[in-house]
Amino acid sequence: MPKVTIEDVATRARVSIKTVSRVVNNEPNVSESTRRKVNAAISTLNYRPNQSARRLKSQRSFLIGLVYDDPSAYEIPSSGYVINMQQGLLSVCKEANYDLLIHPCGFSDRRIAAEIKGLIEHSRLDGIVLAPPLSNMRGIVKAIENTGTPFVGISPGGSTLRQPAVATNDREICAEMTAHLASLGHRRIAFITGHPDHKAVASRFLGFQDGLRDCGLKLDAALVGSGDNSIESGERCARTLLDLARPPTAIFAANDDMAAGVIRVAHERRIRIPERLSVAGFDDVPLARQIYPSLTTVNQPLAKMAEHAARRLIRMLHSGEASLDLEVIPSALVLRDSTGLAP
Amino acid sequence: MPKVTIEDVATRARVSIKTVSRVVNNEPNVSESTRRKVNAAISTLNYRPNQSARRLKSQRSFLIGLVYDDPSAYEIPSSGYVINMQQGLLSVCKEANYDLLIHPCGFSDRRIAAEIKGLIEHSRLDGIVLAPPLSNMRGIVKAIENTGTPFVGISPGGSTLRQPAVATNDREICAEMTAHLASLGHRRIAFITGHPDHKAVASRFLGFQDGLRDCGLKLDAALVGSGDNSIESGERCARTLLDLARPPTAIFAANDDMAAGVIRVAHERRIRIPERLSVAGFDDVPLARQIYPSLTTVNQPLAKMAEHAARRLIRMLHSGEASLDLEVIPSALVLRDSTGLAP
DNA sequence: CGCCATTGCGACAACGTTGTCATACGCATC
DNA sequence: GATGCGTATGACAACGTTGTCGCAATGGCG
Repeated sequence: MPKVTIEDVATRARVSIKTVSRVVNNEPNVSESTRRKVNAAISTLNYRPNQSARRLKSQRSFLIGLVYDDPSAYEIPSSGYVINMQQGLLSVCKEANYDLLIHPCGFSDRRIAAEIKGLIEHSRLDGIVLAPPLSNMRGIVKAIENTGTPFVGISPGGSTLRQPAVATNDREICAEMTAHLASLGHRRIAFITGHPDHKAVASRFLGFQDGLRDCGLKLDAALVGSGDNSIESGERCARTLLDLARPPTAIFAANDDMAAGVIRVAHERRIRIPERLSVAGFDDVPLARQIYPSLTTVNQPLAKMAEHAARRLIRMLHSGEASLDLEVIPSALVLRDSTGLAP
Repeated sequence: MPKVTIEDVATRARVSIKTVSRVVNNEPNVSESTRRKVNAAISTLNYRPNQSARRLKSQRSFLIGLVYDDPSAYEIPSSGYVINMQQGLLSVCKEANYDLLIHPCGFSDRRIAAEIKGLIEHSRLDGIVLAPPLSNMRGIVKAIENTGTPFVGISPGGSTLRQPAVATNDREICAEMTAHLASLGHRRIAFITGHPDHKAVASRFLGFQDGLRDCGLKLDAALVGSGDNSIESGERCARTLLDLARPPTAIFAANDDMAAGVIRVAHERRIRIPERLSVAGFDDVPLARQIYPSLTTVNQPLAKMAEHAARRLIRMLHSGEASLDLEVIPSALVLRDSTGLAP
């Protein structure tokens, strides 16, 4: 296949290369008739602009980076997270003619900051989408800001850092889930908190407290377990909670993995779910549908958030200016079989 | 930040830009002393070659594409699959200075072929890594071959198509798993086959048959369920199998999701695992560790396979020629709690 | 009718590299 | 001491675009 250049198109359409360029880039001041001629030539020759050339000349890379923490560093379940975001980003990138570069990275602030700087310098990214939990780490955000590269954070729990970001109503939806449990008659509702570094997960606990308050229930410190997002921590907390003299009738875990841990312990102890114990999680990872009983949880619209983030980033790239506000895409309660009427 | 070019480095090192280029690209015929001078200049100026420029001039994109089927088309559990491959690829790309472009796509042969052609033309990929099951679809492979773009397939079950590929010992390991079940005393071992289009999954069934033969057991057609890789199909097959007058004492499913389905049914029917029924899966998806009881399964070294695929692709890109042989990376049996002595 | 603004288009330089070729030098060979 | 060859280096073109500028044609307005 001989590579066809802008020159070939120009010759065939009997115009200058500049005019072809104008048509390709949808620039104004081209008459409708020439535009048609050029487009005809383009499609018969199957012309594709050489990205490298346009990148070189226009000093833009048409590259967007997705930076996220290394999923293997955490727990593999979070992989679904990344895939969903990727899908959302890709769909937007495709239509806007950007390419997506993915960049998983370690977890220590300092190292990541250096890594990102290297990435930007090397690949000359036009913009960055920053995945959670990185989007809530001051050092990372600062590092990117220092490079002057436009970026948008995806930060479900909202962000304390001033940055353009897309969030979801984590806190509110947790209040809703709590209210839902209360509406099933539960009065002793336990909560298992997540990893303290994970800001997004922290806001879930706040939502739980909001929910209790809304329903006129009081927070019982004995009914709060502190987990770290892992299944094991879910199991540990579940054991402690179920060993209480007055155990909870419902347990709401800050993520699905910990909820899965609770369910495992229940299985071990032959505690029927949801008849004897209701369990709710958060994230709607694939696991949630797969375990028995299927898990009531919260579904975050990650792909959609990513889409919005990408669209917004691209808008920033074109307009040149950033809006710092927080866009919120609502999450949804997913009611499955692990929750039911209080015993 | 003022962008520093090869010119700046040349000026500072008091050499020509061509010499800098030579140093950067590790070309021969540069004296050790100049090389040091240039390298010094490079690091004090923090020079990064402009990728677009070198791509333009050298007519290479330094881009590798990862093409895989859209995970949402199948089932989300497969997302772990993709992430693992990505990690393997990225680690190699990084050290070889290539960038990775990911490209999920639909599932119909014809559409994908067109999509891939577009991708190659648009992004001018230097090479492609083709993920399963695409690596076993003749139309896709042919389409890529037609473009003349070098590619390496990742195809766990081996490949009937002549193509450079990295595989794993799917079949052998399934024989091993079967032998393991037999060694626990199981004589009535059932198998649940996977989606018929999924070549990799088909070879698992062959391995099962090998295993039976090796242990002197006969294949009982009544003990073969035909699933389609989904949890639901696993449940369906499990019901049929467990309804038999002489139900199996062990069920080996061609993937973890279906095995999870079996476990769900067992839970429903209060059939204790592994005391009354042993269950084995394949894939070692995150779920396998999370469900109760944790699932005995097979772990495919996907990241490692991807690494090898990438390394091989890059070697092909440099040498210009392709080796058609199939590289095999062994899988491992993962024994967990869902299998035990036959009742 | 003359003037200026607008529209449509092309010539040409420039982006930052790498490839090609020429050149200068040192050194062994005859 | 001329010849040839290998090594180290540089001058310059070229890659395929887009940006800048200039120029011609058109049209509205005084």
